[in-house]
Amino acid sequence: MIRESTEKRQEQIKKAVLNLISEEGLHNVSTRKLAKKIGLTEGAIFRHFATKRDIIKSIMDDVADGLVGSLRSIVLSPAKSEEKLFNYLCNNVKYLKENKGITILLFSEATHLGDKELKAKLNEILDEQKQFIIKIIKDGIAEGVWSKAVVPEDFAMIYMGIPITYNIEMILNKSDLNVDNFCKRMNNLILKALRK
Amino acid sequence: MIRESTEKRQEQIKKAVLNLISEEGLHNVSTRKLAKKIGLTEGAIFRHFATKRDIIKSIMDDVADGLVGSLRSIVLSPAKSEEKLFNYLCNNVKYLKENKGITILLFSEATHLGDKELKAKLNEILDEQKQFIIKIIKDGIAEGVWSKAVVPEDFAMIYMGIPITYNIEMILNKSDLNVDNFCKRMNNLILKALRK
DNA sequence: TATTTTTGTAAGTAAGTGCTTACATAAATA
DNA sequence: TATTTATGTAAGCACTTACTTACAAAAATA
Repeated sequence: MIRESTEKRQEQIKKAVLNLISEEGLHNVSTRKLAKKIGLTEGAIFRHFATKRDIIKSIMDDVADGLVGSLRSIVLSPAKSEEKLFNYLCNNVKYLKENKGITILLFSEATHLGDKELKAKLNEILDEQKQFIIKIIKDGIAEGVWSKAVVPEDFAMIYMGIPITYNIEMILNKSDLNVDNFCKRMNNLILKALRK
Repeated sequence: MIRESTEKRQEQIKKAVLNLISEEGLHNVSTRKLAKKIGLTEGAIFRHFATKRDIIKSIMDDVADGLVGSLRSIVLSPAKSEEKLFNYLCNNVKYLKENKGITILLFSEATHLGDKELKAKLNEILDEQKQFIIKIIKDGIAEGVWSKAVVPEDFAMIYMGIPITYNIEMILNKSDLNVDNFCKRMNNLILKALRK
């Protein structure tokens, strides 16, 4: 009977959620299977999280801190606009690759429309990302790098779809797409839409 | 006690699945709630479909016939490449708008990785769509309308993300995006990436 | 009209769900 | 060392799940 701190167990539990999703699908994420995967009893799970929903919420908070945080630092970096746009995409895609289960989890929970708090949290995460992209584009246009005819909001929408598309390809594991190669190709194409 | 044909009941059941998803979320789609929604008992549901999985599969078949079929006819139409591309996008987006629950259902079921048949079916649907787009682009390049520098496969990937992005915006009902307006804006932007 | 077929109900099943309770014991603290 | 606190277990709670069974009755067919 090995005992660990609540902090450590919480990390284990959240990791197990994402692993279970990407390995066996969302419908296999039950507190029972979660406990088994870690090597604990169900009671122990509820020692470290009050409810299952709290586990999901905590994972969402991690995304907001981890992914959104690193994207923010890219936006605020002193790099050129073109470079920022590329780094942003790569960073986003890499995060989704390293945290396979996250997309499914986020959108599935969002469709539990009853839970307005989780839905608001997801909205916040997506909206912040969109605003980052809009800022990069606006800066680029102001610097004279990109065409004034581009509507930053529209571009942001298309851009946001790229990591999601990548994720879908991954889920259906058609091919284990190389991240760097994927980013380069997508970036190369999308840059053309910004040309003067 | 009103009696209806199996055909009619099957349609009702499938419609109820999509309605339940878009109104109350995927986790509310149980055979019990399905029956209640239609005004039947659970036993009656299983009179018309052998298993719940069969309901999902039948919906997927409908998508393959309905959406993919109409997209095919656009690709094979005698219109100009630019026009085809626009019609394709609009058609796709409209279908998702009119069948709100479908995206969630498809991808959620795809994550039930155990079910290889359903996963294969989804793969087939997505792959066929992608091939359609690739064909439109290749034709356009061959006709000399678009740049030879464009990689059709890469363009198809970005393009496929647009309807999905639209759907996500809808699910999170940020705003009830006008379809025609949305299509025009997205098409306008994406066309720039194809310019010579 | 008599019989068969189709569509329905009511009441169950076993298995799974999130979560709780009563109790044990390792580790930290006094 | 004695006591408290944190982390664990085993068993069971009420409820939901997909699905079944035994039976009724409407509709189609003979």
